[in-house]
Amino acid sequence: MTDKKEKILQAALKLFAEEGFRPTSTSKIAKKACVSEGLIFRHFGNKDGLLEAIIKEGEEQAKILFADIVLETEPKEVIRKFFELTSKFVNTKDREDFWKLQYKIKWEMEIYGEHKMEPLQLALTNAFKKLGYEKPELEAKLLLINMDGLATRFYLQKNFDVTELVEFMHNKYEL
Amino acid sequence: MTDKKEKILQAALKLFAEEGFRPTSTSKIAKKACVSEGLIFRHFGNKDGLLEAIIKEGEEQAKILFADIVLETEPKEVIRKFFELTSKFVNTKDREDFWKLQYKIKWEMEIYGEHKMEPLQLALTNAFKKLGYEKPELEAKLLLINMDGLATRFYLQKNFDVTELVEFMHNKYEL
DNA sequence: TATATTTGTAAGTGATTACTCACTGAATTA
DNA sequence: TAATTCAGTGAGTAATCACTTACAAATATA
Repeated sequence: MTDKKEKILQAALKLFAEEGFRPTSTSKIAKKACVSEGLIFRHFGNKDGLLEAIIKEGEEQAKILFADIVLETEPKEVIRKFFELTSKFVNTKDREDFWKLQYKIKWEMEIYGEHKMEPLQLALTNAFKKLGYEKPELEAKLLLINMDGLATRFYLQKNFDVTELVEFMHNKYEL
Repeated sequence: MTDKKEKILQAALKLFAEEGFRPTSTSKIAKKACVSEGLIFRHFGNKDGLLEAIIKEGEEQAKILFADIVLETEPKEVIRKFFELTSKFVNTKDREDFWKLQYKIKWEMEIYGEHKMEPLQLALTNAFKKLGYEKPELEAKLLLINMDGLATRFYLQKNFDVTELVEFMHNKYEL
C-alpha cells in the first residue's frame, strides 16, 4: 500500500460519508487526496472498485469490534457489552466516518447486508435464551433494530443525546 | 394544477424514491412523465424546487395521518394507534414511495426534520405520563426511534416481517 | 548496470448534467 | 376583437461526469 493509495482511500471515505457515493466525483476525490485523477483508476479500476476497497477495509474492523461480544459466554455481559458498543461506535470520532458511510450506502444502494449482523444477533439470541426470556430471537432482533434507529438519529439529528437513551434502554432489562 | 404538472410530480416522486435525488436526472423525469424537460423548470424553477414541492405535498398527508393519534385522549388508545400506524404506514403500497423517499432524502441531505415528529412525540409522552411511567419522555423517544429502526429494515432488508415485530413491541407494554 | 515493472501524471475522450432560450398554440382578460 | 398571459416544446448551452491513453519517473529485479 503506497502513500498516495492510502490518501485516496482516506479522502474517498470522508467524501462518500459526507456527500454520498454517486454525488462524489472522482475528480473531487483526487483533489482532496492531492493526486492525479488517473491514479484512482490505476489503483482501483473504477469508482465501484474504490468503494469496495473502502467497505472491505471497514468490515475487517467491524469483525474485531464484534468479536468481543460474540465470544462472551456470560449472558448479562453479552447484553452489557452490546450496549457499550452501541454508545461507543456512535461516539468515537475516529470511526465515525466509516459507520456513517455504512448507513449512507445502505440507503443509496438499498442493500442491508444482513449477514454482517448475523453473528451479533445469534449471540444476543443465545444470551436472552439463557436468561429465560420467552421470545429470545425477537428480543435480539428488537435490540438490533433499536441500534438502527439510534444510528439514524445520531447521524441525522444534531444535538441528539445517544448516551441518555442507551442507558434508558439498558435499564429496561433487569440485569 | 395541470395534468402534466401532476405527471411530473408523480414521476419524480417515484424516481427520487427509487434512485435518490441527486442521481435522478431531470431528463429521466421528463421522459417518465412524457413531457419536455423544459416544462419541469417552467413549473418548479429548478430541481430543488421540484423536490420541495413533493415534500410539501407529502407533509400535508402526514399531518392527516398523525391527527388521529394526536387528538386521542385515552392513553392506551394513543399507544395502540401508534403501533397501528407503524405497521400501516410501512405496509400500504399506496404511500410506500412517499415514506421511502422521506428516509432516503434524510440520509442524502442529512436533515432529520424533528419538528414533523414533535406533535407525535408529545402525544406519546402525555400518554405514558397518564399511565404512570417513570420516564414518559424517554419512553416516547424510544418508540419513535423504534419506528426509525423498523423503517430502515423494512425498506432495505427484503423479506423482513414488520408485523411480527410490531406485535412483539406492542405486547411489551401491559395494556 | 541494464531491463522490466510499478507508480504516477496531464491531457484528453464522449456522454450526461442542470438549466436556458426562442419559439409556439391555446386560453384569459381588457 | 386585440392584447396578454399561460402551458408546453425542442434545440441549444457550458460544465461536469467516469474513464482512457500516452508517456515520464521511480523502483525493483536480473
